[in-house]
Amino acid sequence: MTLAAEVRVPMRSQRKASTIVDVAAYAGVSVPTVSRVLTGAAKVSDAKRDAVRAAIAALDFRPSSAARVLASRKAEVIAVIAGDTSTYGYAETIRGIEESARAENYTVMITVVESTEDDEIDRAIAATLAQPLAGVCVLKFDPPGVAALHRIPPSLPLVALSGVREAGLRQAVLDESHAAEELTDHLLDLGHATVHHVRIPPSRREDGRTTGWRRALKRRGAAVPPLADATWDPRSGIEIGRRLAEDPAVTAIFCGNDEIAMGVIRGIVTAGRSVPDDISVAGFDDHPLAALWTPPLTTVDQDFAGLGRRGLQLLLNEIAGETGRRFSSERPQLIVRDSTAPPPPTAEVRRIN
Amino acid sequence: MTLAAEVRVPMRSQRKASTIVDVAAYAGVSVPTVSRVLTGAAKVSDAKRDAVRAAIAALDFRPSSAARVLASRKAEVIAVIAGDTSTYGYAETIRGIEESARAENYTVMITVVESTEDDEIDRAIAATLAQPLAGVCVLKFDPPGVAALHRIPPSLPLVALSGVREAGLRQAVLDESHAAEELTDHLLDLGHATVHHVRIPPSRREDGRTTGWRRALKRRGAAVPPLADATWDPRSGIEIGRRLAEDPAVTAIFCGNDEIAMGVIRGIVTAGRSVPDDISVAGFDDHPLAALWTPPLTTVDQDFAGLGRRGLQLLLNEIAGETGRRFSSERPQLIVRDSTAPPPPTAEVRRIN
DNA sequence: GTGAAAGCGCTAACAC
DNA sequence: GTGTTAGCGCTTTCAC
Repeated sequence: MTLAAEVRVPMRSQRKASTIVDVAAYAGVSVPTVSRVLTGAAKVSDAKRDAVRAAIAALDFRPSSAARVLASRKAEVIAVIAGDTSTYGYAETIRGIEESARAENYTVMITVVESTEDDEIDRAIAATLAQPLAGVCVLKFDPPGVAALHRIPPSLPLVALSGVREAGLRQAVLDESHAAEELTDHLLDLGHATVHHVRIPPSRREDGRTTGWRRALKRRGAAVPPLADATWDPRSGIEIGRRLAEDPAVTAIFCGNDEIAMGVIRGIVTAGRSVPDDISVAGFDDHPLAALWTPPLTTVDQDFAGLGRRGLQLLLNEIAGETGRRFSSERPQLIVRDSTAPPPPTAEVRRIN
Repeated sequence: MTLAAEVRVPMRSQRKASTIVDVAAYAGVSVPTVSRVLTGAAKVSDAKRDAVRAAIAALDFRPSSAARVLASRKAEVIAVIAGDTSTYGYAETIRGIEESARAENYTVMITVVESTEDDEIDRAIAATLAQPLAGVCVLKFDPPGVAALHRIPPSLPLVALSGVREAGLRQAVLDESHAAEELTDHLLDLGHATVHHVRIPPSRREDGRTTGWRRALKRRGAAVPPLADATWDPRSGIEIGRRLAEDPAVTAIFCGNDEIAMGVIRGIVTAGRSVPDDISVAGFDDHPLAALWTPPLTTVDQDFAGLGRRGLQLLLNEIAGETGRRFSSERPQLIVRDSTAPPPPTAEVRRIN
């Protein structure tokens, strides 16, 4: 293997690339005939097809896609615009998009937008939009994503992926608010007087997770405690957990995602209290490490890769000019593990008083 | 926001994209002049430049990169070939690549290879290689990555990113073997008779992490216990941890990455033993959750994003035809937390016997 | 500084 | 089936 690499490297960037003209000459056919065997657009006699194939192999010919795209006015690239690429939900969604794009012979191009300023967004996506694109997927999980959505030229097929529905847009979503409601109900059913909520950075005024939580609380007539705001960094949960652990009224906490929940639990444990004996904590997303956590996390399974796949399908529909569905929603699944339990007796007594 | 989307959508796919000819006509200049303000290749009078800019804005003109690439024979897309995109190390590396590519006005294209079969690899990367590429980054972390490396046409600028050095290749690496050696030494220094190793799927015959571990053990005259093999799924560590916990001779375990370490710890705890009181466990990578784990994980900080940045820089050098460095290495940093401690007294006694 | 002319490497439309 | 003829939308000489 090492040897092969050593042999190979000196050859790099050497031989001038051959063109379709060279291939045609070598095979003794016309240029369009070569093009025909390349694209399979029209029938070619067996003899000529074989000659062309041989010429292609002999000359190590690889067609220039620039020329190809220019001449055929057909692109096979899907651009993905996202505010992040390495956090679990983002990475999984992108994986889903890439996976199904590859199956359909599309290639995926990734661009990260970090700002919500139009100028900066335009600069970030300019190089991408200059490509001959078949369509664009925007991950509308966060403010930069939302902002980017409105900078995509109307001439491009577009699909938005996110947890919150937005009217008039081709969109694939995860029905987070209902799942959050179900999770909050689970905590309430356990006997907790109310459920505190640690929010992830919201993409709009209010997230689906927060909305569902609030809805469940109101429906059940429970008090709606003040929100705590975390960042995307799991460590931001530690301080919040420590603070909440000091308040004896807090017996149940619903965190906007599993990483934050892990930070919050860490903070609670650091403060000398126990999960779930003193305080129940639930997350959201079913991060791959959620089941391994101590204690294993009660959470909601979000199929991000599936979200990506569904979104790409919607986009492909639009590209194909089909009038099919413009919207695809899926209900995440509640997963009850060990981090949630009934409130401690002392808390029950306190509640009764 | 919702309103804006509703207004916007009906306009989608309408207006035909304008070309450089339209811009030239609108601005009252020649086509080459428009090209000059686009590329900045030659001086243009202020008046004409402003007129062209105004025309570009008015017509919402975005140059076709296909035509641009074809005419200039210069590409601005970097392809990244990887065996995975969502696992921590991969995602972070890709983030580093994307980040610095964007800073240099390159766009990043991602392709996942899942097989080590030449045919399947060729099929997976065909769509990508058909694009007009400036260069290719291969994440050589795993067997598919290694295999893909040898399917990239020699005419393309190439850089490999990985933990293991390979001669003759333009490459950015993390010096994992020395870091692994340091980590093993740390465990030995704590008083453990030897250190067990749970290996991640190796990209070649032997990984840098495994090599460093073995080297430290031999240098210190410690026994080299049999390897345990984990998969990339953290859950694969659970069973391994449970099994290792049953062997009283096991007092220290070095796991190939943090996720596996988390699984192994879970298995040990499930088996009723304690970390680090009974058994010390160390990971590798400094995963964002490693510090939050119970107990916080001793590990090695790997700067994956930095690896991506360094790799891209190397690639850019090659694209620019510079004869600069072909190799970039960085030493990861040992981070001692609470999951490693001296062996329990019983084990010491056992060792003395 | 600026424009006219000539391609870049391919596919599409049309004959034969 | 196959070749001939025209572009695709830009950048690049090369005059002026």
